[in-house]
Order: sequence, then structure tokens, then C-alpha cells
Amino acid sequence: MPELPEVEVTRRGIEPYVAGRRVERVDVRTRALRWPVPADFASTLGKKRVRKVERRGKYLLFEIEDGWFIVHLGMTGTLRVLPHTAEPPAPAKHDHIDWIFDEFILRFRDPRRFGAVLWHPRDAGDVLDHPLLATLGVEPFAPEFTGALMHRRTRGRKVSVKQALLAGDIVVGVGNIYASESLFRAGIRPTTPAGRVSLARYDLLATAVRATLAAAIDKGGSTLRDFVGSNGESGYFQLDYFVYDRAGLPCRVCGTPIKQIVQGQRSTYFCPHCQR
DNA sequence: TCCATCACCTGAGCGC
DNA sequence: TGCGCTCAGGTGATGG
Repeated sequence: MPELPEVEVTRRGIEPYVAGRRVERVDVRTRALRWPVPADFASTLGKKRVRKVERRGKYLLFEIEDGWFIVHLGMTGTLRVLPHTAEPPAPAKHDHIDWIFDEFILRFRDPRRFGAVLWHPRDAGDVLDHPLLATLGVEPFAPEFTGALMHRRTRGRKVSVKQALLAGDIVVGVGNIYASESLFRAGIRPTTPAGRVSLARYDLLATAVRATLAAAIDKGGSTLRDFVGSNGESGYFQLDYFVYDRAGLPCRVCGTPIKQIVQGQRSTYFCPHCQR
């Protein structure tokens, strides 16, 4: 389930292959993703050269001459680089799109089809003005992401601090796993109303979010069920979880059993002793 | 404006 | 072994 670290690991794995290379052909086998893949997607991209691959939140932005194609991995999406030989690997059931380059194939697989592949032409403005990107919060590694920002943006809000972190309108890229992990590192109980968390504790949380995401990127992301990086290898960050998916197991710090609750129809894990 | 809930989707895991 | 149920979760849409 790709969150920001998995998307960033994917971007880093893909960019050396695709940057500066020309898309020879695009095979769209499934248009019915979260939003329909544009009908003319293949013809629009054919013979175009990819300039670079950037990331905004959990969106991957592939810049070509006259626009960007945008990829969101959703819950189960992966982008893999495969060799383009005389007999390339046959697409499997959930392999929806191939970008075929001269020496390799970039293949999008997404069993649950929560992902998206979209097109944003340059004459429609900068890609960051795309409706899906324009309302996103700040990047967690940007200097604008501070405890003061979180503190200011949550005054008067009754929603829990965990749900405020997940919402994506303050800071992007923190999904369910890393929200639980970051709150543990900051010592903040996930159920605390966002509007009642002090500035000092938001400073801790901002530091914890950055540290958690950076550690996950270093380890190649997490591998829960479906995620593998662009080379098909698994990440290892799940071995370092303090609380996520550890209900009933002893806290790695104090030994108290980890609790699991549901917030906003999502599982939350926390240590009732370390997080107050 | 804020918040909760729903919908989308399929595979894994579990009980029977 | 096979069937049916529940759960997992990112995020836009909807309604209170």
C-alpha cells in the first residue's frame, strides 16, 4: 500500500531508466482505473521523450515535451521496469498499462484499480495547477512543514490529530501506517483532538514525520501485501514498525501491549503508556 | 467550513 | 476443498 516513501522509492528506481528516453509505444489494456485513462492516452504519448520524473505527495509526475502524465499508485499499484527483449514478459491479469521504450518496458500493475493514470497538457497550465494537485498540503521535507504550521492549521478543529495528519490538506504523503508510526515517535496519542495539541508537541510531530518517512525511504519502503519497488524487490521498513500491525504485542520501548482502535474506518495502533 | 460516511476494488485470511 | 464473509486502505464525493 504505497505511501510517500514507497512512491519516492519507485520514483528513484524509475527515473534513471526513463529520463531522456523516448516512449516508442503505449499499450493501454485497462482504461477503467479510479478515473478512466484518457481514450487518446496512447496516441498522445507515442514517440514523446520523458524529461524527468518528479513527485508531488503520492503522485508521480512524468514530464514530456507537451505536458505531463500523472500516475497515482492507489492502494496496490506498482510500476516495474522490465527488459524489452524479443519476447518480453507477457502481461498478467492486472498489468493495465505498458510504456514501451527501446530497451525496457515500464509496466503499471494495480489489482484493486484504486490507482490512476492521467494526462495534463502543458497548454492547460503547470501540472501543479491540476485539480488533484492544487489543493494538496505541503511536502513533509519542505522547510514550510513545521510544527507551527500544523499548530496554526488545526486551531479550533475537533477531529483527532491522527485524522488531521491523514487528511493531506496540511501535509501530504502520510498514510495510515506512517501516521501511527509518527505519532508514536512524537509520543502523542492518536485520539487527541487536533485543536488541543500544543505547539511544542506539534514541533515533535513534524520532526517525527520527517524522521519516519526518511527512515522508510532509506529501507526501500514497506512491503505490506502488495508493494514492491520498481526493480521488483521488497522494502524492509515494516521490520522497524513500532506500533503498526502490532496489536497486543509489547511496545518496543516500555513493554506495554500495543492497542488497536478504529478511527475514521481505519485501524490505528498506539502504545497507551508512551503516547499521552 | 468542518466532519463523518460512503463508494470504488480485489486478494488474503478465516471459519464453517 | 470450496464457499462466503470480513478486512485492508487512498481519496473524491456527498450530505448533515
